[in-house]
Amino acid sequence: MAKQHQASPEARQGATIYSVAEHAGVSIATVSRVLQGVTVVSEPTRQKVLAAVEELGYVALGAARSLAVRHHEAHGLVLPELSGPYYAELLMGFEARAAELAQSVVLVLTDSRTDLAAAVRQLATRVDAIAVFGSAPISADVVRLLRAKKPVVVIAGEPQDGVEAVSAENLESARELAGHLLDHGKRRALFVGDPDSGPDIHNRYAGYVAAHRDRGLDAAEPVRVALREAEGTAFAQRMLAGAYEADALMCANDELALSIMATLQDAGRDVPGDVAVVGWDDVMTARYVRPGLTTVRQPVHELGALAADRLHELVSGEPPRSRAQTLPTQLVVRSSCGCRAAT
Amino acid sequence: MAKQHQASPEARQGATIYSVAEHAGVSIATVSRVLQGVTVVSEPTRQKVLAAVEELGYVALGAARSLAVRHHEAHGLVLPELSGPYYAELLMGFEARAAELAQSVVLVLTDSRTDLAAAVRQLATRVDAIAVFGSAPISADVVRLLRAKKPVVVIAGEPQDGVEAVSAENLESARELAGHLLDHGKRRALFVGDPDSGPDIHNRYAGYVAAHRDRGLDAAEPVRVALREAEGTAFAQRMLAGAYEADALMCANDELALSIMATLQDAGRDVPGDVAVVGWDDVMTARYVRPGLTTVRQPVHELGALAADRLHELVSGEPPRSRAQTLPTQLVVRSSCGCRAAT
DNA sequence: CACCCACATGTAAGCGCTTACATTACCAAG
DNA sequence: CTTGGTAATGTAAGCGCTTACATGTGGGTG
Repeated sequence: MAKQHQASPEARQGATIYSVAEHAGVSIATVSRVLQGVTVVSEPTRQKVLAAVEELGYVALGAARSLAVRHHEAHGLVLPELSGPYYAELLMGFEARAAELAQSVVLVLTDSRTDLAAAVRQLATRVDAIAVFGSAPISADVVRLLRAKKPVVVIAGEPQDGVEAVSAENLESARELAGHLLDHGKRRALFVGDPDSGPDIHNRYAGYVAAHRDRGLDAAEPVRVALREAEGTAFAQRMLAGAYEADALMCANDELALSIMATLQDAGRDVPGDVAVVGWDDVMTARYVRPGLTTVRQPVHELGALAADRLHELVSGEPPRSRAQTLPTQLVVRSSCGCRAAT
Repeated sequence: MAKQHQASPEARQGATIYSVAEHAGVSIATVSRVLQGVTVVSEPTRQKVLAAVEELGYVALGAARSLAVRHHEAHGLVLPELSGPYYAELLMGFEARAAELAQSVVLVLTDSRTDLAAAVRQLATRVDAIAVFGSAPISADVVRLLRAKKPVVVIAGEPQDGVEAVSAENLESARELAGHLLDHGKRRALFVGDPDSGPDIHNRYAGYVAAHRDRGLDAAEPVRVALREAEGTAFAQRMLAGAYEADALMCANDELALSIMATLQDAGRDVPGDVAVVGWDDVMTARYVRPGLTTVRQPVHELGALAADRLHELVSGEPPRSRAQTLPTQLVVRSSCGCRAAT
């Protein structure tokens, strides 16, 4: 076999463990041992090998190692997209933790794909485990992956049979936030956002309903709009045109809240006087607008880290947990709710 | 060799091309051909194979393919971090284009690493080529990678010998923006941000200087602060304390501009009356604050896509371009500069 | 001084794919 | 009925690593 490896070490991508071994006058096993640093190698030999590596500019071929050790040493992460701070922060948390665990991260963004199923299948091919954001439209494929025995964890999604879930708390914080609005005397509070766009939004609406029930009030039906800036603007315009009557808007996320608030203000409405507006996520903009946006901060970074963690443990053979892990969130009161807070 | 592959197909991760072949009653070559879809296979055989794949839940082992075809079919991307829309957008552009080119993307965030050099070396092990953001502190290693013959492109950095560069235009737009400020009659304009934090910032300052020279004015020394929110706040406070006198602030990016503007306004200063503030990047917040922030929009998404593109072509054997490719930027005039624009 | 044991290193068998080349089956032409 | 060509499939040689096992080398012991 060795014959093939005696090709010129100068060739593009040419240095292999064979050329390094030859150059250092040792066997490939020794080179591998030096590079992995797991078995002891005598210091002189070590130095010879390191010198040869340096000299030849040797870069190991990860695929060969993966094949031999039967691990990719990589985690996959499937996210819808990265606009807005939420997913970006999640990714940062995931990447940081994965780095600590010596795992590479392979990223797939679903919004840029035409054939999502193929993309996920392809991803499964090169990672040991996959974290999928809950609202990504791929449940069927996740199941297929499962069958094919790759550990999967769902972030902010519903735990399924054999699929772990990690998420941030939604229901109680939403109940608290909605209660806060009601305690400001608001009686025509509307929930803006589609509860069906994911289990997290679903729970936020559930919290909104619960807060009403707590006070013996009736909760209105949600205004089902997508969680995007443009949709917020459109909704606000419909509201200005008289389509909705409300003295408070509990928006499913900050993006929605901010665009609605801006549109309302531009039309001369007083926020929070005429109508209070609150959001969810605590994006950077939330503290720059006037009035400051009351919202809920999620431990997004930690959520990403947790996902990476769980993936790693599943890969290490730990059994999946049947219950979802939930991280606590935090109500951030500024003044768009009607409070006279500092900001 | 085949002996080893006859292990139970039920085993975790167990299905291999061997078990599929056996199950379908064909050779592994045929399975491979069906899966790659490159050579013709008779329809009945094809169906048998596909059925076996489905039945066994076969997921190919990417590493084995990579080893055989001698390509990782993956691009690496090295970014500082992802807070703020800039890097996130860049990443989205990169990922989208990479997806079109059927390349996976492996992400490395430098801010989360303690040993960057190791991280990059490790990355080189599993991708065909690497795009590095210019300000990432790794020039020495990039060079080493080069020696090891992995194509590298630098994003928003200086082109080096054998390393391609792609970036957005900075100098001319900065000259235009600074000129705009001066044409508003501002005569004590300060550049806030450290020109040494990267070639792009360097060029923005150069444009600022050029605009002054164009009008026969003297440009002030830059106020060297890092491009982060906290630094902006700190600077604004020093300014309020009288450490600086200025009627216009040209900030190196929006994050800086926004935090400065907010701090100044909270202290009762009129923007742009007392002092005009402009930024760079056109982040989402820029259009929500009042006055709307005048800034410069970069084609960040396209920049990411371009990097992915170039990487792919370099991998395909195209020779590196010696000149950097530069994408045009666009001045976005709102009202923080002194204009009475709509927003 | 023979013997046993660490210790350092080498040998070689895979890991699961792709693909060049060989083989087979079948049919048309001579 | 041979011959040659083509289409479909099989055979087997790698791809570059890791690692179990084998081998060699020097001391301590008894």
